[in-house]
Amino acid sequence: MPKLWNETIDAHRRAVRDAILNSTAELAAEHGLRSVTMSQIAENAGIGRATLYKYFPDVEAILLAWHDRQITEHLGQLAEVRDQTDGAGEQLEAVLRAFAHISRQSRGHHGTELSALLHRDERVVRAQQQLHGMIRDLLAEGAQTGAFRDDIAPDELATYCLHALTAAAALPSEAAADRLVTVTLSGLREGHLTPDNQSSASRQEHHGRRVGHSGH
Amino acid sequence: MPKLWNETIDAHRRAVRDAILNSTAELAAEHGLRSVTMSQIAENAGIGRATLYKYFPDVEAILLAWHDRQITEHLGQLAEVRDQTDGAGEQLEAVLRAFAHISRQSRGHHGTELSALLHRDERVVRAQQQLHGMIRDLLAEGAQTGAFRDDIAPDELATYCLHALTAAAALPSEAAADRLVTVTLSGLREGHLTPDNQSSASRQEHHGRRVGHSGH
DNA sequence: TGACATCGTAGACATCGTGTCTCGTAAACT
DNA sequence: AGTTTACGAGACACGATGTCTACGATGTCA
Repeated sequence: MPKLWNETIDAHRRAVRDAILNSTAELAAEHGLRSVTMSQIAENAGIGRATLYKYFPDVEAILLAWHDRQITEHLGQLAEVRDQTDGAGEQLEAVLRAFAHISRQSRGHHGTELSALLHRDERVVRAQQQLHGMIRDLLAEGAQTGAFRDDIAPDELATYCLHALTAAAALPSEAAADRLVTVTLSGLREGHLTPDNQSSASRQEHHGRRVGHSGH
Repeated sequence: MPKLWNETIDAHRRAVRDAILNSTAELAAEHGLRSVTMSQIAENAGIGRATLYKYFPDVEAILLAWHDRQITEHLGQLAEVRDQTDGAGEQLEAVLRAFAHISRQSRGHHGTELSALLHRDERVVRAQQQLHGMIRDLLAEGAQTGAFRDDIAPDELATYCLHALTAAAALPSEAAADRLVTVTLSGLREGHLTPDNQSSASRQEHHGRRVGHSGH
């Protein structure tokens, strides 16, 4: 396993870096954040301990780098989803739905909150603001066309959206996550039940009242 | 400072225990979770290191105990708020509003998410379920009287509520937190704009459209 | 009041993770 | 082929850990 020399030398470094990040995430998920150690990471990644120090100065930095990778990845996915849709309202719904599903898949590490507490880093804040900005802009645009409420600043509504949808991580099924998006979108339309808003929320699969799991 | 001997011996132990928890929370908030050490805690709490080991086996346990204390405290406050109100709809709104304000005050440690990642402990899950259960029951009761939507299980709606309101921690003002509660409640009433629902959400202070801060 | 249990403290101890360094080896670049 | 770059192993001092002992101070009970 220690032999993962690939093509160019630069590609190799990236491969090792990724292996480090993956190993760290694995260990953190397995034994908790506080117990992750440089020695463990090195061993798990199949590299020497001294080598590890040539990539990262400490565990903190590795966790930050891992978080950065997650955020960048997700931001790219969400931007792609947005650009493949037309109309602010539709775009927002598509993005929020994608975000909910990402939150669900990322059960456990809670991308944001994690490093925010781990060590409030400026980069983390800025990364989160990118996502926040994307949602905010869509909300502002949608408010002008009447798709969303305009009695509350898009800024605050974006915060509401992102937090509400992290609930997806605690939900048991994809269908439940979809319903969560519906509920969240409801909060964005108070007093704006326009005739054509059946396009999104109401086009849900029809369930005979009271769906979803009741126990944990 | 090392002399905090009070009344009975049992009261003393509780005082020391609290001092330990407070010191730990302080250190964690200051230098991040991973850097908190038993030595630091002992010094900060004004007790000997060996003494600390007679209260808690490791940092992990202290953080868990601290989390337990927070949850219990907040649960009590919320139950009190609930019992001082009448009617499921009003009760829910009161509890959610209180929860939003607690979340705001607890900026930083994110009661739940914290230990959930720190080390997923069964006690943490159960504590959170108590709060979840309180909200769920109020939602179920309110759904019967028509105050809330009944097309989605109260269980899922409760998850939505709790996550959405943690957004309060990121909001800049109490007024913004109030608006957040309004938006969140909107999500619970989709398709249920009964004639008398002006009692809660609509009795907000009247702001001339577009309120709240736009920058962070 | 005196005997005793309990608590806190300081110090010692082996163990482990850390961060840094050197040296020898092997692969990639030019 | 010669140079650059990366890796691994071992060594090192240092700090944190978890445990233990001995000793002083305090609360409890006869």
